[in-house]
Amino acid sequence: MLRVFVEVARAGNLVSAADSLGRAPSAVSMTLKQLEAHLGQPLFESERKSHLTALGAYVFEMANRELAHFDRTIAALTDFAGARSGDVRIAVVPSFAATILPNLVLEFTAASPNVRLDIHDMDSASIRRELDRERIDLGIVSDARQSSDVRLTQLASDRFGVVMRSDNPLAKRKKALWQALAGVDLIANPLCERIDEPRLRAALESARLRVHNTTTLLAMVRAGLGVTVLPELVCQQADAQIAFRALDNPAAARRIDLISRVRDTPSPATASFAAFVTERLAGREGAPSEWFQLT
Amino acid sequence: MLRVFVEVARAGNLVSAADSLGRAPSAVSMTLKQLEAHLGQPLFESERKSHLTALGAYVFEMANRELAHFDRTIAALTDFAGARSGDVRIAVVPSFAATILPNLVLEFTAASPNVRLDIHDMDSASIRRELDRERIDLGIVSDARQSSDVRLTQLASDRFGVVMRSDNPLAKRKKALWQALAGVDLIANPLCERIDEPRLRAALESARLRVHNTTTLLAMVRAGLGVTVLPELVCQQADAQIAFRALDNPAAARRIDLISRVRDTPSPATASFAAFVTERLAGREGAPSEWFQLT
DNA sequence: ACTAAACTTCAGAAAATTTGAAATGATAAA
DNA sequence: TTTATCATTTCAAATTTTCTGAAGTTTAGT
Repeated sequence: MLRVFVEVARAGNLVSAADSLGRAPSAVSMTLKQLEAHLGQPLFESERKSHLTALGAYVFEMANRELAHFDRTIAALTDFAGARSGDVRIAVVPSFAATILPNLVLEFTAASPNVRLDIHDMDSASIRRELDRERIDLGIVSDARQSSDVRLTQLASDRFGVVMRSDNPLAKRKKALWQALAGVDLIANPLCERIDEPRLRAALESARLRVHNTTTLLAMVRAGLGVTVLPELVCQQADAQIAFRALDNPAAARRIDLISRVRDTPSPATASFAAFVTERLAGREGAPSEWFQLT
Repeated sequence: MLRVFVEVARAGNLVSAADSLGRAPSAVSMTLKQLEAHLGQPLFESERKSHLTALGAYVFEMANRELAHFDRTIAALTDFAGARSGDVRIAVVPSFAATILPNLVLEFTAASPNVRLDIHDMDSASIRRELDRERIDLGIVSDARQSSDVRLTQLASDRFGVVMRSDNPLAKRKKALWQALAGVDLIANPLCERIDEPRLRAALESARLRVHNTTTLLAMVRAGLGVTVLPELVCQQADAQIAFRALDNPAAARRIDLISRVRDTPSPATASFAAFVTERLAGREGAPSEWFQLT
């Protein structure tokens, strides 16, 4: 009704208003009459629909404002529903956040400029906890445990390898051998301790140094205190002084997974980002069955 | 659609929402389905309509805001149309503004607290000009001239009478006689010069003082410089030192008229105030035909 | 697994909107 | 003033939309 009135008032006559509304003039005339009946007062001075009454001018102004407001609201709803706007809260494991994520985010935000991504760095356990508390919508974690209230999608396999200073003799070979670990100073770290491989186990037994923090760990390696075993992504943050050689036969890897709550439907923007990340990374590396299983 | 959705979301189930909407559950179900089809995403987590999806929560918030905004707009429109709100710009001749108008305004604003009255004092000629320029909606003037583009309603007849100091011997009588004007010092003024009565004409001929401003004029009378002839309303602003005695046989009066533009429909609030003033003052004094005609 | 309640689906009914034709009214030209 | 033209309204029929009640599904609770 307001839309019809506004169009007639703008056009100044009923016929061209009817035309641009895609209705017959009689339909427009009737709608207008109905509106006047609701208000109990005429909206136009004469039967020829130029010149508004004082009431008409007031309604014109208010209706214009209202229609614009309404259209903005509907646009916001459809944008949100179509994943063209909205907020996505994501927590990501630092190695992934520093290496693979930036390019993904760059590409995603270019395609969806009105979706806001809220990205936090934290360790896998914290991510899992934040997800349960509904403080984030998505998590990217390593070695997630299957659970009934979490949806889990593998994004990548992150191969373990030996990390050494570039001038180490082992760096001359393209691949590292498990047995080579027996003859070096191995620095233990929590990430590699989950690998169930006898030769690594034995080497870790005799390790004299154990470092938790990755930056410190790499600094130790850089200082020539020994070598360590880490997933590839973790080392990609390091400089040229550090060399990584993948362990093979059998290969070992940790999984990088995207996790979300199964309990509630994600917002369209969240679903869109999840789908984007999954699609972008699916099948980029070998299937998990090829790899050595972690405990 | 939004209204139906909001009601279901608020109620938490479809049946009671349908009840409070006055619709059958099937109608509500279908409308909801339609909205979800428009958005392309579900609004509720499960078929049982508790728990909203992220999209549902967003739509609920936006729809609530939008509906409230819409309802406010519609209320503003119907209030304006029903003369319960709006602005009325009125210009009034000073004597009327100071005497009769205040009580009218008091009563009107009590009944229509959201109508804003914009009242200006000015002389009749200015009022007429302001009305033509659409700077005011209504005017209350004295002795308005009939005109094709002005609607004119008589509000009152304002009787002329002799104005004197209370201790003047003429004040002892209830009425003043035209012939009494011959034997006094008469102060001329523009208002009384429009009266076409021979005895007044003669008295004005021999007047030695002529004063335009009413306040000054009354000060002269108070000082005992003479008497004058004025409409009753003009004197009502004066104190007890001033006495007014109506001239009779024939009586003389000026008309007080409400004027408005015939060209355009007044706003409902303007029409309401005009009707109120007219109704309140209609027939309060003798018909104009009884009175002496002014030139 | 069963029951009861909530919701959906469907076809027909009701309500609303829209249309085209004819009538009315207003404006401009003769 | 009359006439012609164009805009608007009115009206009944047609169309579209919305609603209802009955029957069928699904879900949650026992």
